[in-house]
Amino acid sequence: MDIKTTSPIDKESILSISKLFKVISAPTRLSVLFLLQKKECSVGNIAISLDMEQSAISHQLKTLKDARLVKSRREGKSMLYSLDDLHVFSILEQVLTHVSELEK
Amino acid sequence: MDIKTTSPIDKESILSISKLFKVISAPTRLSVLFLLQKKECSVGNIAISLDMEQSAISHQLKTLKDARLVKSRREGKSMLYSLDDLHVFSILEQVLTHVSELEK
DNA sequence: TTTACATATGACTAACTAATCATATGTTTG
DNA sequence: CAAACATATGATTAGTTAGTCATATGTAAA
Repeated sequence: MDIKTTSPIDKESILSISKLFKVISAPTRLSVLFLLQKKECSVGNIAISLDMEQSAISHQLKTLKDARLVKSRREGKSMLYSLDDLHVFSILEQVLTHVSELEK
Repeated sequence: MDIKTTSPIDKESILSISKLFKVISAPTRLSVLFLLQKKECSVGNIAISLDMEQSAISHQLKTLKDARLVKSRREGKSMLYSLDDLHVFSILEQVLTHVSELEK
């Protein structure tokens, strides 16, 4: 049996996981996710909370939305964003626990 | 109360999490981790299994080792690598489940 | 101690990414 | 409708990164 055929997981799955981790590995996007954990929030408010430009936040929200990690709804002039994937968030919390234990 | 002070999580933690996710978001490194889940493995064998250059694998193993995700021991001329952080691997498996369910 | 084998390392480069800037699109109010 | 507000988008750019190549280091066998 060729050693190559013993690969424990297919390339597609690797790429899917990679894609997801890449999305949640950017500090700005992580901050947005943790912020949205507390409450639904408008683009402008996220920008203020994170002390970043509106445009930067909007770009990152698009990435998060494409990955189906957040969803949005319009309310008047604002767009309100909220978490759309609680499972991923539970993973985030797990990692947070993991990381904070390593720092001890 | 200033909205900025309500940030749900400190910058340091964000950066730690970000760092960890970055390490496990590269397809090659993910493949290595899944490969090592099965068994301890030499650099050369990993390279063959993943059909990549020895040097590329060695570089990525260094990254994984710096992040304390793998460890190594020498056996004769070979260096044998194995997982050093089973918690992170359980997270990986969780994400794999998540991803494969999304694909349904 | 030469030689071959196994891995690590440093320099380099192509590809990618996050933020910025300018501006367009969409929504409400006067 | 015009003006103000809120968000989205496209182009650009500085910074990062994964892989390659050449070579150095470490180990064992002849």
